[in-house]
Amino acid sequence: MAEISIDDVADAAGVHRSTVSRAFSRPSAVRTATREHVLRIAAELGYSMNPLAQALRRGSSNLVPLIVPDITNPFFAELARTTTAAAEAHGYQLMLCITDGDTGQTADYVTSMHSMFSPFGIVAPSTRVDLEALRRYAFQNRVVVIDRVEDDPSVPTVTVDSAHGVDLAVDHLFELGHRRIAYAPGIVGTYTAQDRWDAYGRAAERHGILPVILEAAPGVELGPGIVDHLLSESVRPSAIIASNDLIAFAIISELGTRGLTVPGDVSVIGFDGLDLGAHFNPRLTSVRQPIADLGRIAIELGESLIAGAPPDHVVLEPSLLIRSSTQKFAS
Amino acid sequence: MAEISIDDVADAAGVHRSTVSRAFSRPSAVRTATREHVLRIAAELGYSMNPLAQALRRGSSNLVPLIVPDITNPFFAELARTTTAAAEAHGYQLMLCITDGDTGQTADYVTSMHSMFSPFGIVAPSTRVDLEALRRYAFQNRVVVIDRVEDDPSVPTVTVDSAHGVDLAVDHLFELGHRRIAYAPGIVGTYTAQDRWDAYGRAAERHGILPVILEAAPGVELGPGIVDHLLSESVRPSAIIASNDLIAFAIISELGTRGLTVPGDVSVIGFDGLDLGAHFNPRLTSVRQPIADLGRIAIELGESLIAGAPPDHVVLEPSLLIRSSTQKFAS
DNA sequence: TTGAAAGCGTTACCAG
DNA sequence: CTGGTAACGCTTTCAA
Repeated sequence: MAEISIDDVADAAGVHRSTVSRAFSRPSAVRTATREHVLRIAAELGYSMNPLAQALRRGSSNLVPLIVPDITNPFFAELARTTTAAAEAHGYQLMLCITDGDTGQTADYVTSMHSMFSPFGIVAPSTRVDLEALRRYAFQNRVVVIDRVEDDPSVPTVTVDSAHGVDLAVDHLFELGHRRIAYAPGIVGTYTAQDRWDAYGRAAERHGILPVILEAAPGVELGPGIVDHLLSESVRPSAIIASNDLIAFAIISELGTRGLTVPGDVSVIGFDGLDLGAHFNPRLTSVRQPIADLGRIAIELGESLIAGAPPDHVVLEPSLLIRSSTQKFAS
Repeated sequence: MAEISIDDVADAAGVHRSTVSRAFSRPSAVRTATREHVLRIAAELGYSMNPLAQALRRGSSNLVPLIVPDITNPFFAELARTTTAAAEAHGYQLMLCITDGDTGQTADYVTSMHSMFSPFGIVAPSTRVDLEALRRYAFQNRVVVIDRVEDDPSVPTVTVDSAHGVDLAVDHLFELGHRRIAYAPGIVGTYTAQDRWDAYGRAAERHGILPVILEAAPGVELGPGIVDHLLSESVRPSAIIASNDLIAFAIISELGTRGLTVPGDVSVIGFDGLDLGAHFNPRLTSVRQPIADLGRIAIELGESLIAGAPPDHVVLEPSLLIRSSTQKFAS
């Protein structure tokens, strides 16, 4: 049951430690015959290198942390899935870290990066994340930020053009004849949320329609709160843009309990384009984020970061996923 | 930018490495004055122990892998969240590993446990997981299995009494007057799925009703497939028990596109009791699994495993979450 | 191409 | 209670 170490393999193969090490880590530096012999013995013994010892000695590992606030949100779950796949394809082992929206935790994870000898880390935005702290603690600034507008050009980012996404949504509803189009920001605090909000304002202005912001009263659940607000409007909006799919679900569900149907009475459009939305009732129209690209590019940005390239800022385009929760405005 | 090591602290504090080490790891073994001095210096230098080096030397770490097939399934997402919390409360750092249902990956993660010097690991069932392999590779069998009936009594398990859950569902529907109650197994292959299926058969027999199994034709999507099957029944069932919430969502959505309403035309009950179901339309009635308990107990089982206690097999009871997707049968 | 030796950051044992 | 020393499993000079 004792673990086999590099020395066991060396002994069994009749070579020195260093040769075994090279056979694995720099195969070209060892004679073919020796290498094959060593590798065969190693396989027989069921040996594989210990990544921790390796990391310790080399001063670098292949452990890449992905720090997300809430894995329970399908957006982040999907992000985790695709990023894991991308990481593996590049030879990294992704470590998923869940902060539950706690800025302190985020900072902890970032600081622990260097003790894990991580080559770089990926942070997806927490609502309240304090980027100043993040940067201060960041290991050599080797952090890639996902889906978060960044002021500091020194940290590489991949984001989705939220403003364009909102435009897509507003245009879609406008073309359907809606003129009273409300926006439900949900939980605010992230930069993207602010972005979307701003973009909504501009889009409303551009179309010459009155902006209506649907916020839940403090302390009340999002779904009911937003719908309360909606019903309190003197002229009830005929369409709502939710700042993400989960909020759209909550709104539609609450609308249902108040006897309002979607899209009959109100059109609702989400933001994220989750697969789940296709199984919602009605099937949710949504602004789709290219989540897989987000993950893949984050990994690529990390790689160029360690290669010493200047930090990039990639902006991805969202697209409109028209399903069944929006329809023509019928007065 | 050079990393501070234990020696830097030792030098700065005018003591030896070993004293610093003890100040952190076995505080009682060092004089109070010395300890406080060392700790203060360490804090000033922003020093903290390197967990990798620690693990290497000690031969054990606090890294606990949680191996799940699909983080995109809210059940596993929720499990990950609660298990992370439980792990942290016990001083462990959870490493979330996503296998995408790949048995090979599962085995890889389990084997890599010992190179991470993990005290134990937690595996949530993959559909096709080959437990024989798992056990062979398992590091000293220090693996806890979640929500999976296990034949081998040597591996500790926490499971939910699926059979009882199904009984709850069938009883509920029966009491509502339904006599033709179908079961949609969804993707089969897990032990729990089999368990639920069997329990459905027994419950049907107990109530003297005819079992109807709604399977999707091979190659067709689950929702449409199941509904196709439903509609092909000569006497259409008035209620469906889905083997999990996601499948229930898909069924309800598909029912809607075929012009059938839930619960008006068909009552549907899910299995998992996800929060998401509360925001579905209609709000999903479901058999609730105590997910947080699952995670917490998995950690506890791991701890008793390393304490050398005999492997336990904890069975948790599900409960019925009555929401709005089921109603009285009206012929 | 291979071997020898030193060292990554820590801990455990043994002296004092 | 504290210091010294060896060791965890590996990599990387440097010689041979």
